[in-house]
Amino acid sequence: MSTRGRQAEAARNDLALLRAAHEVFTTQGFDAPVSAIARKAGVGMGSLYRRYRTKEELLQRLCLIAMERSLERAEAGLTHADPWEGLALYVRGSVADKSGALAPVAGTIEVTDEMWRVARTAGEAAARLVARAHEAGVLRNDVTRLDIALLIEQFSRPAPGPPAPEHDQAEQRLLAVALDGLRAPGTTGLPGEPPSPEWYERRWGHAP
Amino acid sequence: MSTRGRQAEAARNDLALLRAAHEVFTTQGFDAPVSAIARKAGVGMGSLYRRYRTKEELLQRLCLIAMERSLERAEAGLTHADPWEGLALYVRGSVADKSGALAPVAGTIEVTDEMWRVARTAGEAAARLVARAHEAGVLRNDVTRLDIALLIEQFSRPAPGPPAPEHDQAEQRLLAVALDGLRAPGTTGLPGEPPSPEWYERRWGHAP
DNA sequence: AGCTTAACGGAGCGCTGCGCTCCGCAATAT
DNA sequence: ATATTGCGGAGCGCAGCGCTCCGTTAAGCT
Repeated sequence: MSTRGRQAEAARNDLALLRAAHEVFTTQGFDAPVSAIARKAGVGMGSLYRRYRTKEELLQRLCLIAMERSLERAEAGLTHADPWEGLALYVRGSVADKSGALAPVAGTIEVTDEMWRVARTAGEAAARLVARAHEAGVLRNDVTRLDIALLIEQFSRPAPGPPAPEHDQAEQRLLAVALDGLRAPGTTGLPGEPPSPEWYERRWGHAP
Repeated sequence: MSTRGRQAEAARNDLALLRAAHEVFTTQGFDAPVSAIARKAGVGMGSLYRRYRTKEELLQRLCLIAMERSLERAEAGLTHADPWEGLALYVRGSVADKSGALAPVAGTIEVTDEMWRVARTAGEAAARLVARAHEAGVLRNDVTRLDIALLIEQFSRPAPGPPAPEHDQAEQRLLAVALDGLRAPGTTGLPGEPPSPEWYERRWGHAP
């Protein structure tokens, strides 16, 4: 052991569990068995269920962390001097840590007040990032912040079949294509109406 | 009844079953219950299992039909005078009938010889479509036919949550963005290596 | 009209695989 | 030496699946 004591082990277990849960849920989907998380974390079922009384509680904690990380990414993007690079970094980063993969949990788990708060804050930061790109004229103007959010979600979806490095590589190429498509002047216009905020939020369960 | 006789009903049932199976599998995934298909088709379990001895057999039939349709779409695209419009029509059409949604069946069902044959033919037609666009200079040259195939697959993935028309609309906007990205000169170059044919085919099970 | 027969719908069987509990054991603290 | 804490994992109860089987219905035949 790197550090002595049971408390230290407990702390390490907790981190390993969150890491494992993130990987398992984002690669296998939400109905992945809890035992798979325990196994990947190198931890027994007993230890898992002592920290999280239920699978839902674990998912809620995981969602919250993912949202906080997304918020950090958006703020980091705003820090960047170049509005386009700031946005691109945010999108690529969000896809890299599969931010959107936990969104379809909608209706499956109860959304806590804290989750709503962080989601709201993260959404606003992303909106500022998108607005800045729009004002700088580096992002096609017929695209909204929800289009960006759905793009991230789309590229965060768990891959079918066994995990393969080739898949991630292929996905990054497609993401690069999509990002190039976002830069285009876009005078052609996108089809249909932009996604409505009401629909977007309703997918997560009912408003607070 | 529109036509009399048991044979007529059987034929109608067969069509309804295939339609229902396509919709259920593409929107819910492959482990959707067989009973959901029977219900959507307005048919009892008995009738379903008289035509298809097993769920796998139904899936095989469905895959084959999807591949044949994809082949038709590719040939229709080649017929089109404008190389770009031909390709775009193929991509949009394939996404519309969720051609790629059945690909992740890989490893789940046994791939028949006939399926391999049709898949090969459809792949070749798509390759011609892509090559023509490349030669005409309307498709960025750092993109391969497998990138296109994976793009279609990506946009064919079943949507999370309950089916909503808004989702399809939002997806079409993202697809339009991606298509614009495909037209760009692309001198920037895509990241990583293009997907290898070996990996792509291996996902379907072992070669014939 | 009566009889035969084929196709129908759907209840339910057997089983797999899940979330979660419980308990014997090992490692620490006193 | 004893008490206590946290550990791993076997197994319980159950939900939901693929598939079968059978009573019922209705078309075809004479």
